[in-house]
Amino acid sequence: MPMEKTFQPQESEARIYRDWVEAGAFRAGANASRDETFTVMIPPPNVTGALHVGHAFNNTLQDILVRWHRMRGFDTLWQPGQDHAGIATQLQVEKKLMAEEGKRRTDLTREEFLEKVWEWKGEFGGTIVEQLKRLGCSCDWDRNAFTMAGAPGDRRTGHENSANFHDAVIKVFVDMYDKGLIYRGKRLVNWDPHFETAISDLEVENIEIAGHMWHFKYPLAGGATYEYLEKDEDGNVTFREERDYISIATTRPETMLGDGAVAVNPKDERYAPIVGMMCEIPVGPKEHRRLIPIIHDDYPDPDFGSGAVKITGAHDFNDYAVARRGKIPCYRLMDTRGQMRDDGAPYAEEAARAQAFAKGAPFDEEEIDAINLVPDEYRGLDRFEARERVVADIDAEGLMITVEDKPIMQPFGDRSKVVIEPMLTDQWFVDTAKIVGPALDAVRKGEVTIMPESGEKTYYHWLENIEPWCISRQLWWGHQIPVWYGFDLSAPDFVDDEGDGDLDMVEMGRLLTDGMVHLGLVKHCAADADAVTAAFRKELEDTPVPISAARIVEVADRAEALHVMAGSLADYTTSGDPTHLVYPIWRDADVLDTWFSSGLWPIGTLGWPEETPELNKYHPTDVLVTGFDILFFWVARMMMMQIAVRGEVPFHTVYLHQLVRDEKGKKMSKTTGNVIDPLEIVDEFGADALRFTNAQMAALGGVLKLSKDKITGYRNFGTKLWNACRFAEMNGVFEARRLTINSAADVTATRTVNRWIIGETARVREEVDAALAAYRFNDAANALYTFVWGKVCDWYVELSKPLLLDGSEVEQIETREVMGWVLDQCLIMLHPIMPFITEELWQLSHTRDGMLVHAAWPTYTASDLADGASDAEMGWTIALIEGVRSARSQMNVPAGLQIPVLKLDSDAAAEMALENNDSLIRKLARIDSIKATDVAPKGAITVPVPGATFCLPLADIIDVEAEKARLTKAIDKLMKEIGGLEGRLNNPNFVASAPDEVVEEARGNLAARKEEEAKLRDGLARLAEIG
RNA sequence: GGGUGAUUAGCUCAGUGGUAGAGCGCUUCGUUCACAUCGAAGAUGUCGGGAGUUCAAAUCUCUCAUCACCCA
Repeated sequence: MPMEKTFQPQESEARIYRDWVEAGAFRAGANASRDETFTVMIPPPNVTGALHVGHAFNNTLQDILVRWHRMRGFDTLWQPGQDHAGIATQLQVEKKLMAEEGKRRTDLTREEFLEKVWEWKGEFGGTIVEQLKRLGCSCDWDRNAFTMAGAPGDRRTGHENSANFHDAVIKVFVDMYDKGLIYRGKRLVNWDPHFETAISDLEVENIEIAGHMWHFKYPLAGGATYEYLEKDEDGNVTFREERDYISIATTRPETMLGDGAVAVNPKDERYAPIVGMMCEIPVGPKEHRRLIPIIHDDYPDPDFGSGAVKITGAHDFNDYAVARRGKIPCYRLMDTRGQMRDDGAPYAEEAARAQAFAKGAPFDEEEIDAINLVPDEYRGLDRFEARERVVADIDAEGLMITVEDKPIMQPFGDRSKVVIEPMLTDQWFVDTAKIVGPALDAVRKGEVTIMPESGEKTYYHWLENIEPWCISRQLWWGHQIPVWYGFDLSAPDFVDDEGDGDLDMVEMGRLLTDGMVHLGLVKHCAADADAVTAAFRKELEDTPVPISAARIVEVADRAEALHVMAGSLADYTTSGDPTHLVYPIWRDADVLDTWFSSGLWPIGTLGWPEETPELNKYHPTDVLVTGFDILFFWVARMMMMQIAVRGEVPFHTVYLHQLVRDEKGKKMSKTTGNVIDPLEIVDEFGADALRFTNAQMAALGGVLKLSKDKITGYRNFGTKLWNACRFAEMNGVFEARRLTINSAADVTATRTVNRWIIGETARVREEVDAALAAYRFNDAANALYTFVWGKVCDWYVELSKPLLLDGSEVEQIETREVMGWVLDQCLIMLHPIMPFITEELWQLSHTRDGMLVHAAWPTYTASDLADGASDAEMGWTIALIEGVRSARSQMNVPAGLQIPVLKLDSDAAAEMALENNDSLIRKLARIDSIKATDVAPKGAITVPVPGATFCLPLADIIDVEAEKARLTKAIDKLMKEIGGLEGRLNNPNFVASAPDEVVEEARGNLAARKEEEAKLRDGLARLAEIG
């Protein structure tokens, strides 16, 4: 059955992909013929995700590498999987719950909600997997992994064979906790008031919005005054004023309530007189105004605003750093929803406590955090409403200096779209400073290469200034932190008066009445409830009888624990039965940041902590292909964690790429409406066109701009290849014997054109391998494009026509065989980039033993297969054909007209080339005869080639002036080149200093240009004869 | 403000010291039996400006300008 005119991706791709999967073509180790492994870990897409152009790009590159290595016989694994995307998934399920049942998450128990999440995962979590398959990704899908695999409630749908990630994550947490690498602490984090959780920097988008900068007066305490001076560069006083205040600028006036100090730069002379004095926060009840110190710190920029900065350590990252340096208390003003706090004692009382600290009373973090400095009238207000009230109140009092309209950068939650609040909260942290060293060294020593190189600089810069990593999230969906809390019964409130190791009823009673609510906490970290119970049991051994024998029970939270313990103690005081005593413990409610689990991706997917055969075989992996934007969030963390946990780097190469943008270089976004859906592209143009475009864009470090024009172009390239095969089919190539050509001895072809294309194929093989080995996907794609279209389709197919159609039987057989071989090589080398069309052509074009996906990648070299004489002869032949075509076209010789050609002179090589390729030249240049002559006819068109001169005797139909102009133009161009070459060669320094081959090349070029110039001048002279 | 990178044909971009390239677009011609998702031919450049190193600079150094991204 004759081939269709074009490849039909819509009807073929699904079938071809199914065949690959059914044959197990993508399984780890499939087609392996050597011991070396090649492993790629997919950057796990979000389980809620849908394929976007970035995924398509990223996975195309991985698939190219994987398919290339698999064809070369490496033991290859491309490990797929998804991450559980805590906040995104929880949001999806919450939306669904609201839409379908009208319920909020909190209307359900945590267990009930998680059941809904697992249900959702089973139903929708496979979306992106199916989309990656449409792209042709050759992942080992049987191994599909999931970062929540093995967690409570896992139904194992979509990740049936995934390693137990939950166990791995918990084990790492416990190990790191035991090693002191993880701690709980109060630090400033990005807080999302909508989701009421900490979020990572990655989930924050800084957007410039129209804002305001308010300038307020903070009056000096006790009505003190000072002389405020401003000076110019020369020290001349330009402004002088007696002031009883310091001017403070802020974009967020509501945070003033939590100010702990005012800071000025030590170099700022204007405020030197008042440093050490106190000033008043101009808001809140007049009689309870708080006073805060004016301090020195390097942070304030004297040239920005007034030069004085209010320090609100609990609500600003810069202020927090200043507060830590200056031991300034950080007062938290808001609750988890971003509303002004409504807890604690009345303002007057709280302000008084704070005032004591400002005057130097000792304090600890917990005490400070308990203080609510929001004045009574602002309590419970939304933060933005509070801002308006604060501004209005200060203005009313006459303490507002001015307000300017100003664009300000504001952080927004990428999913919640609400303003992110820096918030001082209790969170879990990885002490990154302790594990960052080896991750830095691995790159410094070259054990891990980051491409492009600029990525290494960024990596160093970030890791050398690394901050503690906040790993807790206040969510339900995720790995729950394996830490349990209990009351600290060794605390001072819980004393045994007699010291007899026994609690009497009086002591018990005291505990019940006032001791318990103030009890501190102890905590233990362990992989499971049994281990943690044992840890608490050990702790209880030191407490007085009968508490030391209490039964340990797990409860939901601290409140329930209080209740249970109080009940148990009350029971004991009446019954005196010690067996009724219980010691409640409760688990930390937070879950781990999704990145904590994806940080274990390389070993977790391979079965760690078990020493599986896969782990030993495929780890460390080879290449990580990922976006620049997650170098810190993921790559660096994988480095730190794999090294910390297993003592191995996770990969030897990191290939970083940019964001895929639209054709104008803009980020794609739904609001801009410039989003290109890769699946629509696949539907319209086929996966291969998108993949080739991706490869062609992938210059190292390059900006990625995707346009439909480009994709169309590469779809056309596929069609071109298709039609070259169709031509082959029509000429008996499909039925011809398939050659095996690996070495010079295998080249039995005798015709120049066949010998030439074999050498060209070897050249491009080397080029493609070198490009892919250097991760220069664009070079590989361009080399193949130029070869397949420019050499094979434009020249070889055309040049083969005279042989296939009119040649001798020997010539026909030889040409069919060589063409079959060349096309096979094209299919093999294009397969990693364009797997579908090449596999289809592979199956159509010959009876094969196996599929192309497992075909052997060639290893021949140009030095094996190329033949210098054939190359030279074909080069000459092509030059002649082009020369004649160009002359014809420029002289407006009708395209269909067969014309005679005269040979004026020729050397031996040219003579032989002409003889060997006579029929090809005549066909392709539309020549009816080539005859030798001594004297050119007047007015003939001159066509110079190396070693020979031809002319077209067309005096009757050409425009003499046009031919003169053509020759003159060509001569001018040559003269320019000759001038440059002579200039260099006449410079003794050039000849002396430049490498010999460069000098030789220049000499050769000069000779060739001069020869051509002479021929053109002869032609011009002949024209002059006829005027 | 700090960092990183970019500036090459009308457009999008390759090009790590040795004669400036590709694709798209444009102009002219062409439906000869693989392909009009095609073929043939052609036009288009002070390689952002300036200075330096070198026999030789788009490429290395410095500087200025403009732009982009990341971090504050």
